[in-house]
Amino acid sequence: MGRAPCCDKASVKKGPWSPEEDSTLKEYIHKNGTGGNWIALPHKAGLKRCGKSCRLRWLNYLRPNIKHGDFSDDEDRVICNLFATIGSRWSIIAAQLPGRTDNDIKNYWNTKLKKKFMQGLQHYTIHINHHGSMKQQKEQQLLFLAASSASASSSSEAAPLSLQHLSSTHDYYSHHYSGGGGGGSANNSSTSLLSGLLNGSEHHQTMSTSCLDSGGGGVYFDELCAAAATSAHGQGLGMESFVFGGSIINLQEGHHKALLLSAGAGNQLDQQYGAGCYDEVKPPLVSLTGGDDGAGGTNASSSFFYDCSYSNNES
DNA sequence: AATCCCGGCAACCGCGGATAC
DNA sequence: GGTATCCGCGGTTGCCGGGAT
Repeated sequence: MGRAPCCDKASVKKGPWSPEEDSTLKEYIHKNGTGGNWIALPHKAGLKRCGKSCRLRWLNYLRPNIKHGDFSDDEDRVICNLFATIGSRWSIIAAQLPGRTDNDIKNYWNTKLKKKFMQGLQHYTIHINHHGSMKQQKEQQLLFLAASSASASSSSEAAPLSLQHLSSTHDYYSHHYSGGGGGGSANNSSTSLLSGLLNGSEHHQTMSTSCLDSGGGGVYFDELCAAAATSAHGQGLGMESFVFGGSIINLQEGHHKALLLSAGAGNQLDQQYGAGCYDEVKPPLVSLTGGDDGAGGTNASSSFFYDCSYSNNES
């Protein structure tokens, strides 16, 4: 049995809302609230609209405290950071930006911020040195994915993107993203998008984001990476697992992923490894070159994600 | 001046989860 | 426990306005 339609499609109006409809809806909700039933609302309010349409109009446009207009750099950063972490969970991202709607953020990302974000990636490279079966070390230059605006600036306003928050929602993310199956699901996080961009294909792995650290120098790994980590916290972090848990999993496939967050005071990237100095450590080796963070360290107010994905192009 | 193209954005659609019965 | 209904979300569509040709 199919789902009953929420309204009579033939008798409801579609398309842009008129000012009259807006004021009717606004007045009705101000007087009566939504009544917890959007389906019934348009009839009660005297609108020839679908309940879903009313809800959308209210939430995205008419309700109080909606913020329209340009996004600030800080908002950019929050969006980039969260997108790199959780992907296109617009409602969650919107929850971090008071006054912004998920639709707004989604549109903004798709039309502007994504480009900005990708431009920022050009500023980063990773050098990967492989050992193991390959005796010769090979250096591969890779894109290092980072939030451009985030890396370009720091501001105390970044604080709301707290690691605490991300930690507290860890269960949610894990629940939704673990075991996702790399099958090209539209819901896969930025990982699939970015790896696709990098590799020119849809090939990607499961990215199960796991929060291991809620303190300064937070690090987010995929879970297998976590299992191999000697410590979730910066100083004791196992190099291999820190660098690319994904590489442990998939080294033979030459396709790896990791999600790193260097944040807060005490950036282990810098403290533990220094800028671009991993050569004394066993493979897989990674050096970060360029970029604000790998070279210069972070401070308490510049938290951002590196969501990195790379291919092993050994031939 | 007319047409085309493209980006931005509002709105729609369909699905999955939650809830009520 | 099963079914119907509602809600909310994310992806997509299509309109509109501005810039380019």
